[in-house]
Amino acid sequence: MDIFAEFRTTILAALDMLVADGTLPEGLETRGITAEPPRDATHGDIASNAAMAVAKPAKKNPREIASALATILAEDPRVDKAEVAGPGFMNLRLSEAFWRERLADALVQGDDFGKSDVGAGRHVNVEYVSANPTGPLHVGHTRGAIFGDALASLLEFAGHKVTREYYINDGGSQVDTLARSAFQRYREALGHAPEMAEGLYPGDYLIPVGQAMVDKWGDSLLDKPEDDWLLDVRNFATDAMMDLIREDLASVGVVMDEFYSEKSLYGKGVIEDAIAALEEKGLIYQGVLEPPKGKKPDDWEPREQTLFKSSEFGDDVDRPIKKSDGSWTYFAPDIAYHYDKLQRADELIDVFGADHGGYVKRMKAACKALSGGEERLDIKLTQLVKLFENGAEFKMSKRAGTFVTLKDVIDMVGPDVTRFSMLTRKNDAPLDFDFAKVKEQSKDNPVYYVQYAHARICSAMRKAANEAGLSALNDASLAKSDLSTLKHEAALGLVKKIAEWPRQVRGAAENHEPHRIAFYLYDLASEFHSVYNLGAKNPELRFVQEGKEIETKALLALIRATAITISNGLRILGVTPVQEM
RNA sequence: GUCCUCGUAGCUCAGCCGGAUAGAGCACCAGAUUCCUAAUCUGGAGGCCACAGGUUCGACUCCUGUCGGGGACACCA
Repeated sequence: MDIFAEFRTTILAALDMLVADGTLPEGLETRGITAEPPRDATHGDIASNAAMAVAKPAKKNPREIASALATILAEDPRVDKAEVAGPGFMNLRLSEAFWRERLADALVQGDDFGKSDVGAGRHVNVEYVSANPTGPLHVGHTRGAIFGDALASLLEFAGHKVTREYYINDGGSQVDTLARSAFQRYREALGHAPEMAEGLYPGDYLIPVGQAMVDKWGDSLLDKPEDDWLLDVRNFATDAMMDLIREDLASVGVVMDEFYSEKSLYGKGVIEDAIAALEEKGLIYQGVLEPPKGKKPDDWEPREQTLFKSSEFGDDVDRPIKKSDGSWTYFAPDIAYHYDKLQRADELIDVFGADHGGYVKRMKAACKALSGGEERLDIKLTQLVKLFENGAEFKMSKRAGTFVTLKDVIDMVGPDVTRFSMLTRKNDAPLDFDFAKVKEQSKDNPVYYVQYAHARICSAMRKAANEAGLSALNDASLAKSDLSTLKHEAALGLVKKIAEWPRQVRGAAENHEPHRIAFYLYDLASEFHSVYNLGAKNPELRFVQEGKEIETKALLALIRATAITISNGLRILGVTPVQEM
């Protein structure tokens, strides 16, 4: 349960009472009213702006309203003290007994602690990675993969039904290029020198594909014209690349529910249907686009083509869906794909790299048009990953051989560190990834800080079971044990931090911001480490106290609830909650 | 030229749908280990939240403009 949401409801009920007795007028706007942890803990446990928010329409002094509210709230058994502060805040201080019950809640709920129903079972389709099937994934894709995956897990935890989806761009000319590149590796496998013409993919990863082609076709393709083999080789190589990509994804713990092929849209009228849906709304027309502002391409000439009125939905200009020769542009199958997704899910999220930023408006426009003006698509851009080695930036280049793949990164630093590092940053902020830092000074990496907290708890639990010989240390019985010895300010502070977890999940899920989970876990770990170290000076805070079973069990309940929260959070981020370090 | 995005401590970044005295880590200074893992903890110092207006009880947060960094800009995907 999210105590802040709960108290917000309580406060709204108190406002209703004030309306009923005539203190406040009816029909007040309550949307802006909050109940949240105050920035400064000395202000109390929950702060509300309710009085200030209604003061103006009610034409009353905010402090007076706050005072009336406080009088009502002070009667609540969960509340120790309700007071007015500043311009009209109402601060609530909750009883220790109330906090101890929250601890018991966390223990009882276990893996479910923090789950919420904000998703209300709505089906969300999260599309991410969707890299062209022409080679292994690189670092840039890694960020998108990790972000999308954590976002999907987060939404799941918040009560959504989630589909993790990958759109395979296997319908365009880049897969022809792939086929031609693979064919050169095929020739090479048969003892001929490969002719890597300009524009082909020179990477080594196609060498085994060439060999596999020999296994499949022998030398039968060697002297045939391209038209005879292109289709087969294209399919073969695309499949091989998708296998490679699936392996790459699995190495960072990403498993997709759905791989959706662009090619499957062609020739079945799917694209035509989607375009027809837009045409019905009068959003398709023949026209000629203005030349682009600024630097004009040398070969620019006016061309009549089929256009979509995306500018009616917030795009800068209308966008072509057919080339002047009548074939589809890339945008057309993409519209069809999203049209299909809209029918399969309630909400869509696309995770794009920053280099696709220019595509956002038109895609949103198309979805808005197709869903009757509703905003059902959110697009998250992941900014570029800047690579550093020993403090110096280096650019990736296929030619120069400084192309860093996802596999390189995972082999060097491991999935946990990679995932946590990339998630302790907002998706739309650029990310500096310094190998030296992440790998050698790994003790400075926040992921270890959080994992260490979890490991310390596991260690204390082992000690309690082995040395102190305590029995019945499972969470269910700890939840029922006497927690009234939990009084120390630092211990209660940790309880309060744990009780914030459900609210954090909700906030992160509603805003599609998994990084908040990472930051929260860091804070939680910090509070835990602090309590741990206080045990040096304050023996009553040592988790395992010889001969004091009641005190020990109360503290074990506290740290187990901490471990549960850390573990639930790390599970969302896809990071292992280690038992020891 | 247009659009998107970012600008917060020396550095890397948080700051929740507008709330009270703007927070962490690193680096710097001073401390803690007969004690459950020191990959830890305690304290200090460090700020015109790029700049200028606007909206209001209140702005790091929302709006407009300026400056600065990054990205994208016809029938490529």
